[in-house]
Amino acid sequence: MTDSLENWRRTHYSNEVKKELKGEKVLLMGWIHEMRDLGGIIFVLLRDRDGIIQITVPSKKVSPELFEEIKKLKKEAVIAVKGDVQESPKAPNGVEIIPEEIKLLNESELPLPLDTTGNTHAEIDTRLDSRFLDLRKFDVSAIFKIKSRIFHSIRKFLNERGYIEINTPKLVASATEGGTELFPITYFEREAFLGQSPQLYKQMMMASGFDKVFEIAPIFRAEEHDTLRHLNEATSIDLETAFTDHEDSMKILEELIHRAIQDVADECKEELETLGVDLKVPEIPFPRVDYDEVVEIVNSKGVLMRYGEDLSRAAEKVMGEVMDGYYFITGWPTAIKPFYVMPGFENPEKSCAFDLMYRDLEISSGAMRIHSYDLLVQQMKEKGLNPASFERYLQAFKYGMPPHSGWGVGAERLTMSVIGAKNIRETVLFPRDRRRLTP
RNA sequence: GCCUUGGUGGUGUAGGGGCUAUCAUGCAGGCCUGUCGAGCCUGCGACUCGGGUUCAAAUCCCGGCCAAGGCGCCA
Repeated sequence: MTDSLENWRRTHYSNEVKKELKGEKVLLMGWIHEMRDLGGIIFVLLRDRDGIIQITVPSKKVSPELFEEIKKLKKEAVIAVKGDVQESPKAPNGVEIIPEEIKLLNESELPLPLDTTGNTHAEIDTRLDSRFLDLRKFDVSAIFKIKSRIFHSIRKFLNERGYIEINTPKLVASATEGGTELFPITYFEREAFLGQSPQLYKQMMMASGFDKVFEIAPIFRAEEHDTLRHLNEATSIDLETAFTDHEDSMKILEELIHRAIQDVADECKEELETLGVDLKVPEIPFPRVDYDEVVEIVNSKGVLMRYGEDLSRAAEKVMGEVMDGYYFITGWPTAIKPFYVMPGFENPEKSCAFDLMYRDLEISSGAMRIHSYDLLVQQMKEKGLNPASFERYLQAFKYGMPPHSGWGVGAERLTMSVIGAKNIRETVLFPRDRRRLTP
């Protein structure tokens, strides 16, 4: 038998109940984290989003009916409690609630699929199967509070800089961009695909005169990768700016990362402490390493890397050991970058593309883009793509496309770099990977 | 997709041809008025699936499924 909510509403979160409130009545709502029944006195640990507070139930201070009602409560049941705040040096955090009235709002089945107190270790697979329970643990929810703060900080920063937040379609017709595999879907009587990147759309927006745009949205990649740093559905923070080159784009990127981490350091102290993370705000500008230097460094450490190759995993690891923190790799060969990347003005073999790395992890890649219609078509042909299938995109380059540059940041990888996560799945509520499609 | 390792109560594990299958946590019941990883007593609960070898398979072999880690792939 459960009670109805009626006119009961929460007055405080558990972490708002401080000594200064002693003697006051409060109404708290949450889950039963633990029950410690000592016979004549019961301690109920009530957990809500922001913390845990002790409800102390001495048999001599509450009615026998209430005492019996509380005695019967079980782990993870949802309750509401009205009571008095009492200061007590014996209570955790020095405060506890002496209950006056209680509502059992819902029960929980037992045993639980995983231990919400975190005393018994559970593997990631088990945790993700029951993710909502996993998220009841503070060391898990802290990650998402931090991720939320990162997004908030980025939106605030870009608004201050005059950027317009846009939304581009995730249902797309073309599979002809080349490169990554796309997820095919049925679009009425036609075939369509899930978008791998807003790249072409945000470039088209440069021809709209919006000048500065960004988008935070999912991207889908149908690669069969099965690693700790890949997802098949990820969140991309994409930005594009007209009348700028790649140097401008690197500058705003490092400023944005700096600001986001500063904000996390300032606003998420508790979460960082819960995670045991000693967050250092990186200094800007970030170091720039030319691709040519990368090849030298990697080879000097005994890992073979030929000029003109992308970084192998082993090469990334070498760079991760040599470079601490965030750094850019610049001067990429035009040959291994996408068709829309601007070749260098002095040496067209070297492009205006850059990657932002955090140790051995690629966080972002960006570039100055080609704004000349003829050059773009030429680059497409050189990469083996058919310009005809890009008609709607190419059209935007015919009627006054300004020079522009931009980048895309993997939000989950950025979060990993901030909290020091080893598995990207830790940074997504419900990850989609090679095997997992539920929950 | 490839390589390696693994799959034992709800969770996390020990064991590794014949065991009553180990331990912790959990769950159920009981005792206990200051717990905070509460404590104590009693009980409950498991060998991934299919085939093979063998007198005998949770254990060895083959295959499937699932997972962990690594790599490849990732304009």
